[in-house]
Amino acid sequence: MNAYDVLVAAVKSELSKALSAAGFIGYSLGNEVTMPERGQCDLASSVAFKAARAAKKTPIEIAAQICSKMGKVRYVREVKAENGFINFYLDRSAFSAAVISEVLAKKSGITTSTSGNGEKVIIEYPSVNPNKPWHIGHLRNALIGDTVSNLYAACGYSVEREDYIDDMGLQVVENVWGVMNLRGMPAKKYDHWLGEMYVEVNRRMEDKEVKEQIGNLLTLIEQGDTYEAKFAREMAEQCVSAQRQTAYAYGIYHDVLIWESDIMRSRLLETALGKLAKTGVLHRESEGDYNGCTILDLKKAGKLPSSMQGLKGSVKVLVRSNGTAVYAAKDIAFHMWKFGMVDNPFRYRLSERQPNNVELYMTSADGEKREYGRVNVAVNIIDMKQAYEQNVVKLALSLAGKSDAPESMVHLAYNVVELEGGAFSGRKGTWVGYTADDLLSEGKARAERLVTERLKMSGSEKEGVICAVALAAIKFEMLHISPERKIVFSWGKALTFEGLSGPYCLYMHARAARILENADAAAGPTDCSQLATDEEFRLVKLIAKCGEIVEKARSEHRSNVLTDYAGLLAAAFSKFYERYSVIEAESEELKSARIALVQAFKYALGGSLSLLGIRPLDRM
RNA sequence: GGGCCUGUAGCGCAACUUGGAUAGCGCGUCUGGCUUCGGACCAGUAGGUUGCGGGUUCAAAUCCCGCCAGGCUCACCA
Repeated sequence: MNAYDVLVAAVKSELSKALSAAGFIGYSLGNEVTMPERGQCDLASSVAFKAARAAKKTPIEIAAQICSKMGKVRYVREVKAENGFINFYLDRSAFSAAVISEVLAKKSGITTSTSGNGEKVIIEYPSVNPNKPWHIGHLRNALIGDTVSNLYAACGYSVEREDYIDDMGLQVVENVWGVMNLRGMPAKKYDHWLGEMYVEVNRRMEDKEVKEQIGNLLTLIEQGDTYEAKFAREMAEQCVSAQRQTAYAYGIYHDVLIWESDIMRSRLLETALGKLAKTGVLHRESEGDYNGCTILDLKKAGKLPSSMQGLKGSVKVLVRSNGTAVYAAKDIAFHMWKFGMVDNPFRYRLSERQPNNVELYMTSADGEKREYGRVNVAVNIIDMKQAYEQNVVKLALSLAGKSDAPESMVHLAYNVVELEGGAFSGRKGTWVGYTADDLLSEGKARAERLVTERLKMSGSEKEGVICAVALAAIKFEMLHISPERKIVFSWGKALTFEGLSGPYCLYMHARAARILENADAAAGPTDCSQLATDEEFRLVKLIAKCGEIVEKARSEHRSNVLTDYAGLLAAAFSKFYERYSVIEAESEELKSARIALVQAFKYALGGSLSLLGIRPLDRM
């Protein structure tokens, strides 16, 4: 427990006693004690309003009554009843000293919370089809996935970062036809080259003969052991390899890639459907609209969640009449694997060692056995359009015996990134000029102009700063918007360098770094009782809340909780910075106390930015 | 038709899951501030019937009901 947790727990406990002493029994204080963002006090409780109702007295009377029964609480200087609220005023020097010394000792503002208890969680992102480059919508997915993974790891979970590669869909097959029949050698980055070819193939599909050839190709590829299937896998691997260059440029990494062709090859699908069949909800139709199909009979599934009601005929086809499986069926099988409901049938081989020095493995026809999956929690970063499919999977898992599937399988549904003209189309190629690679080059170009006019730096250091600033701008912008909200893309919005933005946070971090550099004082024994001003204490309170914020962002799967916090923290520092001097403080004691505060701030902001995938800078 | 998401200042967003004090923040507007630890900054100003209408409550942007507008979804596509 950190100082903040200790404080809140102590306040609740004392408040609880005071309530009993005043004759109020049975009031839960779950969310009744908060540290308000604004307002005069440091902690507040509104429990008197609830008690007043039962007692048929005014909240003002009750608050005063409770207040009079309050005993002494550590870090609390004064308790006052105001407007029916019970307000707590902290002993600034004691609380500041506790918070700052704690952060400096840990050398981290981030909680070492163990709420996860080493529980295993698998996080899936961004699962882009291996036939085109990432566009900015895919990037949103990847950035959310990276941050959510970081958050789980920070909260003590054991995290597996996984990417699903659908190398058997029609999209890939169309490209196989293109590579076999159209131009020869790739003239640019392979994923871009394939993506543009895909647009071309789609134009040619209006030709009946081409369409037929592609249909035949699909059949050959689905057979699994054909020349065409191997060709498709090789092409897809080359594309994934190019896409990973984009991922690395953005600092996105994974532990394992799961290939759909391996799900098929390993007969995981048959195992999974067999398991589902035992429940009696799986049905092979011999007449009607679904003659020859294997269906999931939702009428037999008991009461359906509201999100699953109103679909055609209460039936979900899992296996088509031609014997091939639909996407949802593969996903059901895959999730049975994730949760360890079936034996691990995969073999893996090393794909590469990533720039962050973590080995990346992928499923493969041959290779070694490795332990992935068998997790307690699975988080899927998937477009909200797929909510229905995700619910089908959840339902199937529940029916197959995973009764906690609705909780342990999390669909982190995010909304699309669109252009002003509308959604991206892979087929029409509206993504051209709006790939993740394009965004980063444009960001770097703009950052370079800014950096060049501000400070003199040498080649490689300058390059590093330009890249970091561009990434900070892009990531902060994408992550500060609630996932369920649509983003309409514009260059200006995506690449903001001013106001509450990624670069603003970096800038405050760099300012703090420069103070510490100039202060040259090794932080000796520090008397934080010197820190009493509003600006200083506001910073202390924000630093204190860091752990709570990280836990909240994780449990709600909302990256914007973290960006908001980082922004508030940076702004609070800026105000402190404007108003007070550290190096030229009025006394040596004050100076060393402020140095400690700046150092604690730097840890808290740097830690928050790192969780957002933004590398903090000491100079920029 | 069923389901999901969105609607908050000129623009972009936060707060809604867990009701609480004067609905915050950024951009833009207007007015100021560098002899200063880095101005990618700060201080101040103007701008709101939180889509509409009911209800619950001491208290509603938040919860409930009914509308309106926009988007998505309900495939033998993935």
